[in-house]
Amino acid sequence: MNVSFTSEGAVITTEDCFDLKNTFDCGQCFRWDEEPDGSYHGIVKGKYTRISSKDGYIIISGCCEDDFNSLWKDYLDLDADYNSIRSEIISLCPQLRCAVDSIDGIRILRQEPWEALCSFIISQNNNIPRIKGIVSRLCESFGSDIGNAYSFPDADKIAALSEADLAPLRAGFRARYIIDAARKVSSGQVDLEKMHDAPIADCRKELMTITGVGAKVAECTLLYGLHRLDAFPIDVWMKKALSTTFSGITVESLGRYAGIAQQYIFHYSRIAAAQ
DNA sequence: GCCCAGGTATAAA
DNA sequence: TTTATACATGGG
Repeated sequence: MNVSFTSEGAVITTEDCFDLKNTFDCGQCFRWDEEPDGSYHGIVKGKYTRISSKDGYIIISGCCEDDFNSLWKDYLDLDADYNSIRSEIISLCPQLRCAVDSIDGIRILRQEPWEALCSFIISQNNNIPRIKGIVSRLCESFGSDIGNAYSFPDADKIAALSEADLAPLRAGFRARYIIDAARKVSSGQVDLEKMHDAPIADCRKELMTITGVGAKVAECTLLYGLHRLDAFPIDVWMKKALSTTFSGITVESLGRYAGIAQQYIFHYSRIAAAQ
């Protein structure tokens, strides 16, 4: 990865591919939107930003060196080499080559743990456009005004609300789940920060003490919110894919990059199902 | 209108 | 321990 800073912002080149659409539009995050010109704008840690792609360069608008080092490098996982990760997955499970090759340029973002937890609670039995709508209303209603957008409200703020207060979000049955998650996180009953390096089974178990958090939401929180690349979100699609197309593959056999492998498997399965 | 969304709680076998 | 259903809402 190479970066320089110009009047436009940070200009990045990566040896492994970075595809904006595959990264921001693959269902791992809900606060990035595509512009007609193919660029994306989003809000991360209370900062509104636009990222575009041109001639193999990735440009983070208005990003100075300090912003890059303190936020974007980690958020976009730019220190990782996805080419070598892909190779490792294929060498562990050769039959995954077709899945790995089916999509390029996905990066696993380092989202904030609480935002990921809350977003994936909202995601259950829901579709991406509506998830984005609910998250957006959550931020507009309870986040801080940062000028041209709103920050994601922290757990303490939501913990002090009642289920009725969340009615404007139109989150349906998920409203009480959001409140329960906020209260458990706010009180420390669920400690997200320690999940950066605690045994993954313990993390999963602790997350699942929250009402509305099952195996899928727990794993998504760990993968996308805590960058636990060994987390493996299982849903009906993955179960189906693992029992048919990729029979014989287990989470354990995928090792430390199970979570990324899961992205490739999921994408490949969707393509196959669409045909 | 109808179907269903990268699920989960709850109540039954 | 596994299997069926309801769940709020609205996008396509």
